[in-house]
Amino acid sequence: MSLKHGLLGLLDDESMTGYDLMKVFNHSLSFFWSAQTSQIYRDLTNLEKNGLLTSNIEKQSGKPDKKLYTITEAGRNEFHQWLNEYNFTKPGNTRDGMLMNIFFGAKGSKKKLIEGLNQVIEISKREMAQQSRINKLIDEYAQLDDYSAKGKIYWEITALKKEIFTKANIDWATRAISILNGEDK
Amino acid sequence: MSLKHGLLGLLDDESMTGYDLMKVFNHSLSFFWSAQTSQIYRDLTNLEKNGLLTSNIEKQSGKPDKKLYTITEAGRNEFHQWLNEYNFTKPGNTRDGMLMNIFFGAKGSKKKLIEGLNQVIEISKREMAQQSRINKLIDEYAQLDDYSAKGKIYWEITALKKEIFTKANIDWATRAISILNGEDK
DNA sequence: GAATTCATGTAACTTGTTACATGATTTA
DNA sequence: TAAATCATGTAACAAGTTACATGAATTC
Repeated sequence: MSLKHGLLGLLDDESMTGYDLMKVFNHSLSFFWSAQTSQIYRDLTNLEKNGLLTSNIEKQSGKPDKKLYTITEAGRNEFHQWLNEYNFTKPGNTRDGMLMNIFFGAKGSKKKLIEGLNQVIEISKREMAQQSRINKLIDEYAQLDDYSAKGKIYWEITALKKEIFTKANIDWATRAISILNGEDK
Repeated sequence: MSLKHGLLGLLDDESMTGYDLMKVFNHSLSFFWSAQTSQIYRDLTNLEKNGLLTSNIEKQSGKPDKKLYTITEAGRNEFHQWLNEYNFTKPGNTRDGMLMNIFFGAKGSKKKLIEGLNQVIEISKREMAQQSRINKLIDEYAQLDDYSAKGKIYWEITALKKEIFTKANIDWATRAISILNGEDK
């Protein structure tokens, strides 16, 4: 499972609190992985229980105490095993609620469906507009240190997938609308 | 949630057993929704408990008894509400284990990653080759009756998404490999 | 004065996965 | 004679969602 390995991977670079990790997930990684705080805190607790992390509490004045998590040797081993033995061939998440809905389209309203697809296009175009900002961020981040410089191409590849798939989504929704309007071919 | 609504939608046309429904999911709908038998049987039990389905048992000689599920009026209402009020704007499943892995690529083996991406390309190309067969099936199915004829364009749209996204996957993996090989621009 | 940020979670629930169990019939 | 198909599930677990709770500090 990937959330736990994501947490380990981030903690491999520096110790962080659950709150820090939540911010990384919800700001930087959100386009390929989302996670609620409740899940992150629970998984951190379990990872510590299993000896993959340790924690120690830092007192702060005025603010709540911080619980800093640090990866253990066992945690690094687990992470690297996942990293190197990841199976690219097994089919991923095949669950698309929108397609489930469209599959039954003949039982519903064509007008509403076209509206929905137009919303999809709008949202996707807004996402496309963000893309150059993301690439700029990656460039900036890559100048921080040596590891980040190495990471750059990998982050570019993840960002590229988002870009290509967002574009594909626009193409699909556009063609879907013209099929529904009987304009296709 | 979509599995339950998928079950209701299928049962809207004809009464079926859990086994029948499982086959539909694992043969026809598997490219946008997968489901284990254990989950299907559990959900059917819950749907019946909530009055959205009823069941009656048909004795068979030699074979195990059949438990035929039939949709109720409440079930049809629930289904149609989901069908018409589906929210196209809320972001779907943003969980891509492969991207999680690649995000940490600098910590791993570039050679293995390229191998993995080549496997992705291979699998996707095999899927592309299946596409014309799927479209033929849709054509055939559309000639069965009036409802199926109406359904045709909706099924085409779902199949089209698979086609476009599989192609996008090949594009992405190909470009990712050339980025990793330092051949990109 | 209101909203956001910082920082921690707990509880209850739903959804999805893995492994197991039964047993006859048909097909290769 | 071995494997696949028909047909039913149960049990235990892992992962994800929703709602709630606390309380000071900072920013608008």
